[in-house]
Amino acid sequence: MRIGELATKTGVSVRALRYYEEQGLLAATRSSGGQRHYLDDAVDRVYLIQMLYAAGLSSRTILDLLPCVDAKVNTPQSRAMLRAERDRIDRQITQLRQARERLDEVIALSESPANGCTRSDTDAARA
Amino acid sequence: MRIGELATKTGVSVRALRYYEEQGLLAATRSSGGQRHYLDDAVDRVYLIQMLYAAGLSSRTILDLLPCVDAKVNTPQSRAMLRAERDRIDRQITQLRQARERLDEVIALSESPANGCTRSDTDAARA
DNA sequence: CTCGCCTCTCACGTCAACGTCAGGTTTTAC
DNA sequence: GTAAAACCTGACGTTGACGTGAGAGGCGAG
Repeated sequence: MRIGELATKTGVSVRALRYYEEQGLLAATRSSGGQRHYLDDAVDRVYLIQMLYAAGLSSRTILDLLPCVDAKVNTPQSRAMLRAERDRIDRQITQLRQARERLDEVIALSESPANGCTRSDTDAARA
Repeated sequence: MRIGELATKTGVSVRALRYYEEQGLLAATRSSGGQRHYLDDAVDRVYLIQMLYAAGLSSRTILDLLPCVDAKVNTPQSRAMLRAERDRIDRQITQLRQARERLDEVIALSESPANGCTRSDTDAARA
């Protein structure tokens, strides 16, 4: 498939796909006219890349991790890297949970009837 | 206290503190010579700001939320905003957990004895 | 009073992951 | 064969949360 189709299938922009290739994250063959062609599994690869981006990893880190995910590389170093990133994500989740708890406290306070919240207020906000 | 002390106490740079003030997140009184002075509770305020930044909120969103946290504002709109941000954090946590699971799978594979991992490899990586 | 450190206000630099526009080529549909 | 749609390669723009000087002024110790 060509880049436009991959873009619509994955919901990622054409520009982003070209950027992924530039970063070495996504390979493509070229037609005689120079257009990129992708295999079907490129869709999953793009999803994976997006997932890792969403987890706060940088292009560089993803580039380092992908060979491990592809199971092409399996060294003590690569496993250490994998664990390091997993731990980083764990710490980030912990931070997010703390922020969430803090927000929940504020929400509980602001919604407690003792604090000026009327039934109609709540209902209006829900609408 | 002055800005340098607040910076060392919170671990945040002086530049960042000035930026927070510029964004309306952190108030300070001024000495006759124009220097910023902070009360002790500014430390907690900075921690809170940092927590919300870490949760992926923008300066603008934090600016909107702080009056709610201070319980100075309590409208249906403000409560809706609080819930919206909490839900956004929840979704982000979910995404992070998915990424973490994915990484865990890869780690499990790379560490399975069937995949070329020897005991010494693991021990070396742990050191 | 002066030395040294802290602080002040501009104001430009940075970095990542793209967005966007320009100008030209390839592919597809008819 | 031709027009439209999709694609190509640069290359500059964007955004947020600061970093990093430059040059000038404030402030406590001796």
